[in-house]
Amino acid sequence: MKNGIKEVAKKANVSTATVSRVLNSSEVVTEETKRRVLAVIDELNYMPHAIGRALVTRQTNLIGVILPDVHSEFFSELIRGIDKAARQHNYHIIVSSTHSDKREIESMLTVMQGGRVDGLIIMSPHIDTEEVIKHLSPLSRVVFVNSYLNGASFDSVTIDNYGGAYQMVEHLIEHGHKRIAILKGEERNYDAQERFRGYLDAVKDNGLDRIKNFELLGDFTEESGYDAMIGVLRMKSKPTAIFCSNDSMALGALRAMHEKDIIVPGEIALAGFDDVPSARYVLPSLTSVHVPIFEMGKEAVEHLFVSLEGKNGGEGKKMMLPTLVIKRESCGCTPVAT
Amino acid sequence: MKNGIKEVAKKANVSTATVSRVLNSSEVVTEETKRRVLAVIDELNYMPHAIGRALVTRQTNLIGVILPDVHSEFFSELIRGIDKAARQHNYHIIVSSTHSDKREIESMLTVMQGGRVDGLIIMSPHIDTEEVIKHLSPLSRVVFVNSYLNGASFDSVTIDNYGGAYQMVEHLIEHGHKRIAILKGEERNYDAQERFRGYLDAVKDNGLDRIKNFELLGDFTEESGYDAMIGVLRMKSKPTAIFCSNDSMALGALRAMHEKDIIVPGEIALAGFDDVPSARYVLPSLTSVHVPIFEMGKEAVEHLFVSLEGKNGGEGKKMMLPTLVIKRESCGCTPVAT
DNA sequence: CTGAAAGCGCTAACAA
DNA sequence: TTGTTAGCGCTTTCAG
Repeated sequence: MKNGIKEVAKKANVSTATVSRVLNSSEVVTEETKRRVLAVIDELNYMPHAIGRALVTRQTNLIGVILPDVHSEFFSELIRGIDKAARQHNYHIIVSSTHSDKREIESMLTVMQGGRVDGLIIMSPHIDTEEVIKHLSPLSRVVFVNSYLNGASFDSVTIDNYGGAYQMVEHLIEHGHKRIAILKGEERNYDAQERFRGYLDAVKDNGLDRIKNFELLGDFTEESGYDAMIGVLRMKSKPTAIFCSNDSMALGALRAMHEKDIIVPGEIALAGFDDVPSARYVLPSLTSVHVPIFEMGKEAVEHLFVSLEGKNGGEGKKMMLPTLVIKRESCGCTPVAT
Repeated sequence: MKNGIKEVAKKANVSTATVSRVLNSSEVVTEETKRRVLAVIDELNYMPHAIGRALVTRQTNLIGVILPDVHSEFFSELIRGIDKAARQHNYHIIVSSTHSDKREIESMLTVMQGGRVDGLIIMSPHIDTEEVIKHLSPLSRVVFVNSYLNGASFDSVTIDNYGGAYQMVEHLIEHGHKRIAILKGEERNYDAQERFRGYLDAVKDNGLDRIKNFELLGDFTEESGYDAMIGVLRMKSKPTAIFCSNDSMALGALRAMHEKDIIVPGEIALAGFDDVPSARYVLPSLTSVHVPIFEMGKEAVEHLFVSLEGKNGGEGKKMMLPTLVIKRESCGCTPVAT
């Protein structure tokens, strides 16, 4: 037994147009007919067919989200931020967690086109985004999130990776450290680049020497942090503080130091980036840079809706969300609990 | 300048029907015309309008995913598993991370209906799922994931919470522990219940006394683990081992023990559940139960597609994925690295 | 093998 | 205030 707008119309003795008007709460319908229609809708348990509607209104109430392979905390927070804001506008989200692979992103882009979504939120932290951008010229309803845009004229929301790193390194310097190492992330990763840039400038601006030996390469995993730290501990002249470009690497580094009986922060101080939930529960608790991921997702959606409502021409409004240094035990601010 | 199937048809000197045939790789089209049409499609950069197509085929190639507020690791792994499998079938996913709130889930259900999605994957680990179930009678294309179904006739995929807990507790017993405490999760959470049940049975089956004092209540957060552990450490006669219902609580408990100078596992052994990435990097590394979340997502999708292809009547096929005890330092298996 | 035409379920002019 | 009608972009009989 079918159950469309026609059935409702017939049973309520009105035309489908009127049912439609009731559905879209048009003001012109009589209270009387409206009540009658609503009664039938309720009785038949009718629910408008989203696809039929979308075809004519040219609006799907769906926004697409294309993400690379980010760490779980980032992923879930971002999705939740996006979803929450989207729901507030009565939208749903289609997510695709593609790999960072350029070709995959491109294929997602085309697939998501074709009227499937009203807008797109893309995160593409790998440096080869430029290629991708070309492929989405026709669809101006896009907001980039934490991506390398290289001046391209798209709306974007990012977090202040540079500033967070800068402040954190400066904080380490305030503790008296002069030999500060950094555990970098992958070269082609935008976050990693920015955080490294912040480190570099903080070191320079504070008159410290840049020590190339102290610029270690990692890949944002615990394992790479562990491995890099083992290397550091073999150096004849060690750093007195380590700034890790993310918390995962910091955890790995911490483990390595524990195993080698290095006292943190006594012998070597440590700081991370991201402020993951477990940061405050390891020992010593991890000083880190808090990153407003949820808010970034939320803001991305709000930007998108400005475009969707045509208030702007999508002429590339940029927004940068502040990061915040969270001082705990591993940098030496708080005595280590015991 | 528009760019629909009509434009392609005109430019290729065929009817829209033929273009459609080419698009759907119908066998009947001549090689010659097919090439001509494809050329025009390419030239015009044409991409079929998904909504128009969905309206007639009654198929959206979208599956809805409704999740509660789970921890980030679980969330991202599950989504990735689902997304990966869905992509393989050329589907996309609409995700909604509602609260565990019953009413919210219901509203999501109705919203996702209406032709928007071809099927639904729902996770509803709170015990009041039964109510929810009633509201989705018309839509048989549903697979539940890690949910409390109470015998309801839906397809479902779960992980072996019970078995994992049972084996872990038994492992602790093998280490000689006779006084094993458990940090439970929320009462109404299905995972928490099953893990508790596993604990209880393992204790009983091995002839140990059930000590009600040792059954502590938490809520799966680090904080609750910390707080509960502080309580434990105040007991006059303490347990010699703690089984935490998840790793977050185990991390909190570990921190509490460190602060109070309790040696783990020397004085008190510790085990968690979930095997989050950082489990192997804390000190001592955390013995935990590995949970195949990605696979669960993947399996859920495969089950769904069996239903979608009408091979079964959705008569409630259940699948349970095995969990695996990962032995590390915190239970006493491996000497603590140092 | 190809084309004409009839919709899929809904909304939006335009009339009445 | 309500109904009639013409599509939205595509697929799919049914003829040819």
